[in-house]
Amino acid sequence: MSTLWSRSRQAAITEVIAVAMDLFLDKGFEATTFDDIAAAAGISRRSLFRYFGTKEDIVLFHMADEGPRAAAALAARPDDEPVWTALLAILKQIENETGDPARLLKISEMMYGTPSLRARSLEKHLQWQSDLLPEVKRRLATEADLPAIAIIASAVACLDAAGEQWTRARGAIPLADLLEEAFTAVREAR
Amino acid sequence: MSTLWSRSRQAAITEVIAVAMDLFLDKGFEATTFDDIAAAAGISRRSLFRYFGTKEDIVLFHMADEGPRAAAALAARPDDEPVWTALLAILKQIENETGDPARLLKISEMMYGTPSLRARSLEKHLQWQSDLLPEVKRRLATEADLPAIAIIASAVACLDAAGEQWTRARGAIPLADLLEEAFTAVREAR
DNA sequence: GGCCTGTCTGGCACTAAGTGTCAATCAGGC
DNA sequence: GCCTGATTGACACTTAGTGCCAGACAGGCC
Repeated sequence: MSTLWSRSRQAAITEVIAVAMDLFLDKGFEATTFDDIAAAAGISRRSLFRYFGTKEDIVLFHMADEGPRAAAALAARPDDEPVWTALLAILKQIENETGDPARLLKISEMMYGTPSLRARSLEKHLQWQSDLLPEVKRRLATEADLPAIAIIASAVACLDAAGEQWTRARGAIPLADLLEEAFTAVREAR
Repeated sequence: MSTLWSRSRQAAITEVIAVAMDLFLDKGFEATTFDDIAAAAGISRRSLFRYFGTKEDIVLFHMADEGPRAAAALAARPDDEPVWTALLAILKQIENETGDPARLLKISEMMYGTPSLRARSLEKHLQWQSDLLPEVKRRLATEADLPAIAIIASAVACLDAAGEQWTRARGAIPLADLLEEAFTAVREAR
């Protein structure tokens, strides 16, 4: 638990991600190899594999802690707020990304345009099911897992659909609006 | 369009899938290599790659045409049936798998237990969004894509969640019941 | 029957992902 | 300054996946 070490490791990871992202956006995700990234980052291929097991992990690194963050945000919502409303609220909040919008758009285009990345992103969202499960069950006041999981999975599906539309619209429509539209459509579906 | 050839190719594919599945269920999916499958099927590795680009494709081969089939089934539902109800009906119908239940359960366990397989399965389900989009839009009487996509994505998410619970319960509860429970939970969520 | 043509096959070679091993190195505690 | 534990980079190896090419093979045509 060496704090200095953790900090320099963290710095190294951040640095590698920045370098790799530049390469991905420049040459394309699939066309960029681990060797390219390692060379550009000035570390050995083997060490790069120790930081990130796959290329997808580099792109999705920042998504790793979103599940627990979402769970915390959900627990912080008022107790009497209906689940679906609360989920919409926290997704709007979590996905309120910061940083250069143009770059974010290019990354999104890469994500939705690269099958392996898209798949990994779906997997990460899958993880949210277990992260959010306890709190959603509490709000539903039920013992059964399935209703809670179905609701979480649907909410995440809405997030994914809204994200794709946001990308298609080249960021012209705020994600929060699209999210609201998606949530409303599902809520009113019969 | 040589019919004789199509038939023998189809037979070869069916044969390879059967052989590969036995290996997967015996040794595990990840532990089985293309070389193993090619040897067991009596064809060259190179030819095997021509039939199936990836190991995942072998397992998910039968899922390939489910999207269009679902679209056709949806179009066949009564016009005045609400979308969510119609979607539930066709999913019950489509997923009414035939064959040895014990084997099906083992395959499901492999699917939900192998990340790369799970990811590919999610990708396949993603494809349903475009397959079902026209018919769902027609039923919603809307021009906008997002509401329809959100509803389809949620329905598929319910299918996935129900499938996972079915597997967890070792097939004890009929998938149709779980599907109904999931759809109801989402419909009633506020 | 023999030939032509297009397709399928298998073998070879190659790139790239991903993993195990091991010696060298580096940072911090004593 | 030395010891110890973790990190690193180099090497070797397996596996996925692809390009290329020569040979087999089936059907159509003369």
